[in-house]
Amino acid sequence: MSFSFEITNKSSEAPLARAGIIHTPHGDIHTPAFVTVGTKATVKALTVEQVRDYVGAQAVLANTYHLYLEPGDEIVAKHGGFPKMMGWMQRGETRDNRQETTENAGNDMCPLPSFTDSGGFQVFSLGQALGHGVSKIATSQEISDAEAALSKRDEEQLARESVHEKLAHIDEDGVTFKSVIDGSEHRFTPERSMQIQHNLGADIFFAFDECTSPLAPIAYQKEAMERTHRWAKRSLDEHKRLGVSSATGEMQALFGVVQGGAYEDLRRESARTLGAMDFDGYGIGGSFTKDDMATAVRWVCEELPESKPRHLLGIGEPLDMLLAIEYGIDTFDCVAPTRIGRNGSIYTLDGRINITNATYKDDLSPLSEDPSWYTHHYTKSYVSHLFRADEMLAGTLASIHNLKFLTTLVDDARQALIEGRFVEFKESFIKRYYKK
RNA sequence: UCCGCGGUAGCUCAGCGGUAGAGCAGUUCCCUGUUAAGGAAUUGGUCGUAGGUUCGAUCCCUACCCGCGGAG
Repeated sequence: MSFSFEITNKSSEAPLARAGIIHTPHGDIHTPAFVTVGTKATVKALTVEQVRDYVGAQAVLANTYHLYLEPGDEIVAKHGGFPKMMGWMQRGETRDNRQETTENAGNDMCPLPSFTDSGGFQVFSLGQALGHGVSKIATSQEISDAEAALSKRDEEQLARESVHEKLAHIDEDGVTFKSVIDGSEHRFTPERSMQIQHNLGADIFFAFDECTSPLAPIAYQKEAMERTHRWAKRSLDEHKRLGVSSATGEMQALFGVVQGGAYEDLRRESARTLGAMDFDGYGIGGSFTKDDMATAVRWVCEELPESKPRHLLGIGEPLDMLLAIEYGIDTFDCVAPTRIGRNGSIYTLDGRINITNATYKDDLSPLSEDPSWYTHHYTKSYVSHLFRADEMLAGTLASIHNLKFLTTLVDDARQALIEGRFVEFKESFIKRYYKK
């Protein structure tokens, strides 16, 4: 079965919102859907059975840069792609109940839907962001402060900034990365990213782009966006030249990545430019303002072709997701649930809590309210203890809970959308979660 | 019983004639296409007890108490 997307329901309440099904060679993704991040072909701290059965994840997204560095995309290709390598399989085909020799391990298993990111985010995270504590989301205050600082920037300031050695350097043709493992240099171009992602074998993969800093000046946002558009064309051409995946022998779906930062004219231009290209779907990447990300999402979705799926890259804050669904987003991925989970933060319907707070030391209420969730059977007190005792299970249980929370949130939003009560669902969730 | 060493934050320790610090723990916050089991802030102490010397003692002196080691 090849790749396709069908919209099954459109919302009468929200003109851009839709529910649908992404058909991949390895199964369907019911959208809107939250995609679990497994950067190095592992969802940190979790087994694939936990991801599939306890979280109920529909798809996993891995990373090109990280898998290229280790174990290397050639080795991943030998496994038949990263989903097979990590055992991201349909039920009944997991490692523990297969009866095979090690000789053909994985060869007759059917993986579940998968994505790879192109390495475009590392252009930012190992470049501008490195050592500055900048995220791709900034408040409008931070953005205007950065603009003000730009006009009175002197040489001393520039020297101070350059103290942080970047691990990514951009030019027109591509990006030179330094390995985060051993410092060795590696060259990424759109073509190279496509070749690697063909070896990684995901059902859906992304064009090589440049994720810009939200604090970069508008002139640079425009320059980077236009370069990303040229890279998008090169990505598409290389994908067509390569044909089927070298790992799976199957056709992969390529998504272009919309850029343009927080600026309406750039966002719309980027969506129109890429929308006119022959991509299978679109990622919406780059930086956003924290105060009003949804508006930027709306600009983009108003311009993109309606019939193709839209993935909002790296967004997972509950409010952001609900508004993005309202404005036409189909899929999300985000590291937040696993990362904040490993660091002791837990989503609840009443907002985020830090489970290590003293108040939870003797709180015997369940970690998860819903009795059907795996993590219902652990008390907050116990999980708090696991964190204090620095036990590995703490990160595992918190990750399962947080992933289940966000996956359920998006699943419930989908159901509400199908049943024509999306706005009510969204507002009631927000009212309780954010106390607004 | 004698000799030696040591008693400083909850713990392990630094310091030194001008009334105190570190790491960890504690408390709290942060994390949005993972360089992240990561990062940041912050609360704790009449420096074993009682005297003495000194303008001034956690620091020097004396006694006592407690711990460790050695001798007998």
